[in-house]
Amino acid sequence: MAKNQVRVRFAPSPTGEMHLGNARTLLFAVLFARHHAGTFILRIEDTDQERLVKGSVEYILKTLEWLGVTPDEGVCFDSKGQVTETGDKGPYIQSQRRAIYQQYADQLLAESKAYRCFATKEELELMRAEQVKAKQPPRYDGRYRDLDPTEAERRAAGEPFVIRFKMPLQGKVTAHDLVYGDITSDYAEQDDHIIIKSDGLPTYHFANVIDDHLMQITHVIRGQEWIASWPRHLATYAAFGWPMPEYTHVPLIFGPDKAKLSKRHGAKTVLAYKEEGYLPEAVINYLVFLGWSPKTTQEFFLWDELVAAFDLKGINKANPIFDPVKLGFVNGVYLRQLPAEQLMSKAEEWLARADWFDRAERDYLVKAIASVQERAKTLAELPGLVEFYFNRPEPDVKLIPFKTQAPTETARLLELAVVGLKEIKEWTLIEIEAQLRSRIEQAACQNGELLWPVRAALTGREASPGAFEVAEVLGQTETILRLDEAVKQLKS
RNA sequence: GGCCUCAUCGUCUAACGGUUAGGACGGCAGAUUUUCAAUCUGUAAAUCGGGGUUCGAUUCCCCGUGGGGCUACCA
Repeated sequence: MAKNQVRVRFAPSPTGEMHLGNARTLLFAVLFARHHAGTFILRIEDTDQERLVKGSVEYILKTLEWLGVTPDEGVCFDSKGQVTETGDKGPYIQSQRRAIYQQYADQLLAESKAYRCFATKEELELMRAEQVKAKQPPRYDGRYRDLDPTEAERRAAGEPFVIRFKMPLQGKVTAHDLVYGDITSDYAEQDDHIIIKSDGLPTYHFANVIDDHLMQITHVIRGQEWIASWPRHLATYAAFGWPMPEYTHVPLIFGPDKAKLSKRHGAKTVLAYKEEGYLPEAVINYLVFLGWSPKTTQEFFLWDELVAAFDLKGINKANPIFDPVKLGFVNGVYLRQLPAEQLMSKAEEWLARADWFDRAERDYLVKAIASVQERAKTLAELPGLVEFYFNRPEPDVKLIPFKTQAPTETARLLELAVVGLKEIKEWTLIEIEAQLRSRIEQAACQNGELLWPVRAALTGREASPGAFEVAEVLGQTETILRLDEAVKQLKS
């Protein structure tokens, strides 16, 4: 492996959700790695045992899979779809790295760069309550910072404790962010945060730094919510004397109410969009433009084009708002581009749930889908759009007459249409249209007077593809049969 | 409250300090048309406010305002 190889990780917590915001961060990380022919690593940050949701790792992996992202290293699926790991810097699941964190915490303890704290949660809550009451910012007051280490060690044998990082008491740090530029913070603003919890597991602030270092991460791409705790991470690198990776904080995606996108904005997990019939290419194409711009007017990108075009410099600072309407538009564009055959196989999952699916003949289904293709915004809408091709509609005498047309007049025109359609030798779109148009001429009526009833009788719908097109797909026999039945109903 | 941070049409965004502030979604109007779409054309719509710097600020600086993030033994 080349020395300056780019190594980027995506490090979600297995809390059961993988929403669009996560996916966008993931995309930026993967795109960056691919652009630089680097390594993309998936690490699982499960240090919070309480928030752990069973099956989350599989869920995360399934989301990645749907998006077409395969980790080069770290947690992944094996050929049988079981969760496994690849790479020589593992384990890649933090709960399995306990001993590693402990070792580094011990080092800091020995160097007096960290210390044990015996304050209970209740004690700390009380402390904060008093601070707030006194109009002070709530923060750990360092009450165990100067406890004698031997005394601390003695108490540690019989008492629960946490390990806290000794933040510098004064001084400022300035660090460079590839998106936000230089950010300066004051160490005095930071309290001594916990690095090892009383359950022996590390907090994010500690585990993240240790792992990024050990896994030789070169570029950290993460959500903007981490900027505030960045000084802690910087101080940790400094305490160990480790080189720092490049940092890129990316803006957060907001919901319509301008708050961080979350569950309460609706079904926002990535896989929920899969269920609703969105194509991963469309979701990616939409998502990547949330907070990033290629600086050109190109709007639709193939994955490889995205990889080629992606540049961290194109990332914006402001937080974008998620717009489901535009996502729908993008998905529609992708759907329309697909050959009908492919559209059908992609929609199979939804189609198969329809009551008529088992008796649907393949070629017929393809033609039916082709006729409604440009009307669909999601795959899930497809079965509903083609349903009338398979289930013969009950003639609706309210719907079939054109505007205020009298039913008897409608019946007369439909009969005329049937006469014409029966004469057709070769059932093609051109023949059908020619035949019906000549009947319109014969009846000396407006197009709509004849064509609306035909279409309505054939489809039973307010909205559908055009009369000629529907007739063509239905075939001569079925078309005439449906028209005859409509006539019968109109006359009764 | 404290710290950090952000700010161009309703939304996503573009604009070496010099543009009639551009594009896309959505809106509206029109064309097409048997309906709904799709498509095409046109149109309304923005530099948060106030000070500077400058011959000239969307762009640089300061203040204000507004939004957001963090302020946990969560990430």
